[in-house]
Amino acid sequence: MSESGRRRPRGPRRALTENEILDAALSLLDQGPDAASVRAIAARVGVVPNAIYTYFPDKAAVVDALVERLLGEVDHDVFADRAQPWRERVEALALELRAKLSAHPGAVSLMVGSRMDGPIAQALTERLLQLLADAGLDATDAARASYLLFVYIFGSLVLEVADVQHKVPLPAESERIATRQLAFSARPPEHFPLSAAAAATMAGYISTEQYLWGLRRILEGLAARVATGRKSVGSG
Amino acid sequence: MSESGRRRPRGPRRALTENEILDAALSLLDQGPDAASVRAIAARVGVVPNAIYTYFPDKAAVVDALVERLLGEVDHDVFADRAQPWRERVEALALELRAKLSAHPGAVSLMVGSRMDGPIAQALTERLLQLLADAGLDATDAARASYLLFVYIFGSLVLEVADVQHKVPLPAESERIATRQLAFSARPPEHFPLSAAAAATMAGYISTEQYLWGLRRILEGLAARVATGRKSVGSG
DNA sequence: ACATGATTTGTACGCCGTACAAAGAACCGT
DNA sequence: ACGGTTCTTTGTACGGCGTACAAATCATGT
Repeated sequence: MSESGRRRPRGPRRALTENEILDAALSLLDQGPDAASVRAIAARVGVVPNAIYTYFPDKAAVVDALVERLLGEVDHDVFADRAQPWRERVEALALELRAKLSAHPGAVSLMVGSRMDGPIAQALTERLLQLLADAGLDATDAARASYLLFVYIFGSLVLEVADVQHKVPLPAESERIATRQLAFSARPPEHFPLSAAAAATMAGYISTEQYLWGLRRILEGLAARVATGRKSVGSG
Repeated sequence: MSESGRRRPRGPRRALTENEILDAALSLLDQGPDAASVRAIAARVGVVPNAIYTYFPDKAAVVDALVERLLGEVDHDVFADRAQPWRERVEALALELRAKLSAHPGAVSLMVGSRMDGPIAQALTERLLQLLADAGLDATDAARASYLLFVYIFGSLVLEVADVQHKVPLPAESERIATRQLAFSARPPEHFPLSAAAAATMAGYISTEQYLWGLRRILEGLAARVATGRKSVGSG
């Protein structure tokens, strides 16, 4: 509506769109977190580096837009059904976020230090708050819980991509677990008996199974908050 | 012991020690996450940049050593007392880690993407596993729980330093909360009613209070695991 | 005394983000 | 039709980065 309303500005037609730039950045990111330099992006879309600065004020803006775009790919339907139990809805959201974001490990690295407060991120927050309100949490607890979940989901992702560091493409989960198993076994058992004994479990740190295990402990802790009500539990 | 055993190598006496380099890096980091360049570190300790590479193979090694050093500053005594309730011990550990690490926000940024698997990190893991075993968790659950706690603690720190981004020195907690309050209030309430209503709570996201609230929910979830035992709860 | 081997330095390469001015292209009023 | 205006794109350049390489320096073992 406002699109068709304003007429074309004076200068020459723009050679690109913001989206083409983000496309280029995203595909470059899949070959390493540092691969998405302004110069590389520009080369990919066929312009000289400075041309990018007509579309974005600086590189940080490109990153911010990219993060928004990735968050925009999250399918809200998977957790929108209010007839479902709230825990399953949170699990669905957590899995969806992990699936969409860990598909681009390099982008996750960029998210660290990005503000993540664009409109899409806000909308996602709002949805999560709604979900937690549905669960029976009061407004304060819902806000606190949403941040807790955000920390868990985001923290898991960051540690996951840190684990594979620059290696691309992302190895299969089974392969990563095997690699970690080797690393943990190399620890001296005389100094770290518990670590050695738990090696098999710890090797599975980076796994969907562990991700869900931790999430379920959190949901358990939140459920206690729902059942008994805020006032009667004194630890907040 | 092995120190006095080996004699001095041939060349000239080294002008610095690894620790001096790390000192320089750490103090530089306190004026921004990108301030600790190899060149800046070298200038700080009074050598030409390349000299650093006699002490560390590359910059990543400097970062790894720095992370180890920071983790080494964690006071194990605050959670070592096995007579204390295990939850309080975990809280003490979490607070100690947060205190020691958020004292150097720039360093936290560097930790992202570092392996954090040096001997000191391993020792810390071992201690945490011991703590969770004391709590009554079996070996598998203890391993899983330790990673869950690690994700939470580390994720909180990462988001905390991302919030203040480059601003140094770190503003006081109350000041940061006030700033966030303003930002949240600016969100359009017609689109995000729950966010708007929860603005006050959400402004306190980055706070010791929120940090402990989330931690306590996690501990609550873990406690259920202790009380009923692993076999009788089916969600693992 | 001299050869040996580690340390430090000088210089250089190829990246990075981006500032600045000039050139080119599409629109406007005349 | 045309010159002026305004926007985009380009060329060039700066200061920074990590670090590779060879030369110089220096304390040691022989």
